[in-house]
Amino acid sequence: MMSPETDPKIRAWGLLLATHTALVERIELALANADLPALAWYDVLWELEQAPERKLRMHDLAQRIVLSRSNLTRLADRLETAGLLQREACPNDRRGNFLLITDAGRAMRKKIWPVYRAQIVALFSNQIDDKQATVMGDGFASILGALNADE
Amino acid sequence: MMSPETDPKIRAWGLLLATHTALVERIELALANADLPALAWYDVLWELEQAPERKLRMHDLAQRIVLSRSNLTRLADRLETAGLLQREACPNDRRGNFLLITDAGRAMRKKIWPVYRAQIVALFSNQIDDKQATVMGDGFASILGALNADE
DNA sequence: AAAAGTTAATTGCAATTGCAACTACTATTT
DNA sequence: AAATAGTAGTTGCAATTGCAATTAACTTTT
Repeated sequence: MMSPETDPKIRAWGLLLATHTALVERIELALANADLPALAWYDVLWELEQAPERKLRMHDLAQRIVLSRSNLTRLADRLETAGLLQREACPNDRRGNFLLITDAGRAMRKKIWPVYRAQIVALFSNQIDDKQATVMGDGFASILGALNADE
Repeated sequence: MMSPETDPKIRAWGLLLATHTALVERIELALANADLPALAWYDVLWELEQAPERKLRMHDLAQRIVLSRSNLTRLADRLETAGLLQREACPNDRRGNFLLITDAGRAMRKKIWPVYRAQIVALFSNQIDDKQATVMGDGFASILGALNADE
């Protein structure tokens, strides 16, 4: 499934890839079937909703959701067109823009979540126990920590 | 990072997404820097190399690597143009095509692997221990098993 | 064995993505 | 304070992707 080796870590990586692809495909399908926007939109809405003041600098958001800047420009365009967020000029730095989630944006996030959550539960949560989940979560957290540490 | 909840499983899912995106971005970068083709090409080459006779029906391959069929048609076009695989008519089913990895394809896979592997080790393997890896791997395997079971 | 239904692969087209400029501004150096 | 370097965001363009429709061949039903 991956390589000419049987290292448990290599195995885990290969299965991580396969799991990710398969679950994301299913989740996107469920969202589309419910006439809801894609996962990427949810991520943006969620980050903005979490942020202090419900707004974030674009480049800041781009980093959090690991998206290229150009990509975020256009993703933001779409969300803005849909009325789910607004651009707002940044007073300190005239190059910059904040993205600010609108009420419609918050409502949309709330509407997406149960559908998304149901998929996570059915496909992911129900197949593992809390202990496994914790081990996984901790492992991912170390990996992400190391990644952000070295640069 | 994900939702208004603190269930360890929901947390794990969110971290899985973040980890996946970040690592794939890094790996693709490393491959591009080494003038090597992308991960998707590796997957195709690997599956073909593993397969009995070193060939696979397209729709069979599409399922394994979770890729839409139309997508695979064009991915195969590119690999074929690059001389890494060949299409071969299927004797039983005249609709079908086998994809057959060429010697150049095998050589390319061998060339990609050390670069890919180095990234997996640095970014993933080095951050977790064998026990964690095994728990993760088993968890992913159950999830994938459940997915394939229900349909 | 003809008709209706499936499946394999491809294609056209629209949407998304990524990369490399480009513009506008801020920060640093001299 | 001028010159240089760096950063934020956008845009053009080419490559990739996904969806729906198409073609060709196989399978099941009647």
